[in-house]
Amino acid sequence: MARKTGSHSEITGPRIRAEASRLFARHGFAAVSMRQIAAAVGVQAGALYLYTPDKEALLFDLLKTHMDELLAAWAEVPRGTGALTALEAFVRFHIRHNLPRAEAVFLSYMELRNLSESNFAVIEALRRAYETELETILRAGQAEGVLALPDPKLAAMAIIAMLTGVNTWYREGGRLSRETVETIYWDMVRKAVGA
Amino acid sequence: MARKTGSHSEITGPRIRAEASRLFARHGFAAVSMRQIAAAVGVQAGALYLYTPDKEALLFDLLKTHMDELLAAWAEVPRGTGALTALEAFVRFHIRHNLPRAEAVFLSYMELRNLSESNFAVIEALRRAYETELETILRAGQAEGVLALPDPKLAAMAIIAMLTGVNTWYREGGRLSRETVETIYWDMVRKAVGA
DNA sequence: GTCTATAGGTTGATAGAC
DNA sequence: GTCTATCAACCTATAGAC
Repeated sequence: MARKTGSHSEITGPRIRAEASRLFARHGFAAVSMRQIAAAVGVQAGALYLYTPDKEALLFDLLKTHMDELLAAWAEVPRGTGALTALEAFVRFHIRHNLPRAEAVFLSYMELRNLSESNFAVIEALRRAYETELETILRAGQAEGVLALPDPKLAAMAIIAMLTGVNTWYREGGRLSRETVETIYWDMVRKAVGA
Repeated sequence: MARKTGSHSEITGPRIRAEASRLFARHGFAAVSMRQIAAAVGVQAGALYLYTPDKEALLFDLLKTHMDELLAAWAEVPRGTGALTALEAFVRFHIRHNLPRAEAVFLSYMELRNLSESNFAVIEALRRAYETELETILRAGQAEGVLALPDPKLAAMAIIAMLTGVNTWYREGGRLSRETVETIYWDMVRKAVGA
């Protein structure tokens, strides 16, 4: 297919999102200017506005895409028949999925406050849907009698916080492989919920 | 003691820190201007520079004070004789201490990236010292044979992440009292480390 | 699709009056 | 100890040329 000189819409769009994600995660949304993002991409600031109506929409797009991908990826994970296999699947999935997405995970926690009220509500609902996935597994485990926990909602929050925490210290090529980390965390979660 | 009219150094200093903490936590360090802080305190922007050499020093002061208070408060907690009572003391202390300090806890996580390299190193060292406190308890528990865990370092990171996560969802006057939350989390931690 | 130029406003920090 | 006034630099977003 012929392409006009200087026309790169299929490349520039994704590159803007990638550089914005990197810069927002490193310096914070408010600390990063549109000029900086443009410079990292290799265009002038004005060109960014062909791809996003404004700066906040760019952030929202990053967070929304991250949450959509998270929920879609989880929906495709095979989770066996019982609550226990489902719980193990969730624990391993959460670590495996989020570890290579440290920037987006960090943004989804830290930069929610820079969204408009309605955009915030969208992300918040998706986050809650994900938490409910785990809570449902825990309640099923209680009903099956294979789990013993004082409070499924708190257990869900505790487990997700614990698993997401891996992102803060894990370094590729460090002491432990991602596989080993998964197994160690699964061991702690399994015991914590009385399995 | 006589005091000149318009002289409020003993009041203005703390108020600047309080308002800065509140605004930084709500909107992010970079998103808050010195003028906004000054307006919240009820002075003009120029007056802030009597109390801090620059904006970053104000942030550093907040984080340093928070970490110093955390370590000092933990040093005074009675922790019984064995590793198990020490672990329970740590779990309850962490929740009890951090819950009324949500702003400072959030800042200490999120705004580290806005510190200079040397100021960052100071906070990082204090954070690591706190983590080591827990790790030491876990290793002692292993040695005593009262705990069974695959990796004390990972367990320490997992426990702290889990406990700090309480701050993200706990609301005063909600479904559960702080006391109940402490007990539920202690139950999960105790099981997770094989006690 | 990208550039240059620009409008209109805010920023951190300082100087000097009181 | 605080205020007012100010500087130079930077910001987001848009208009119009190519």
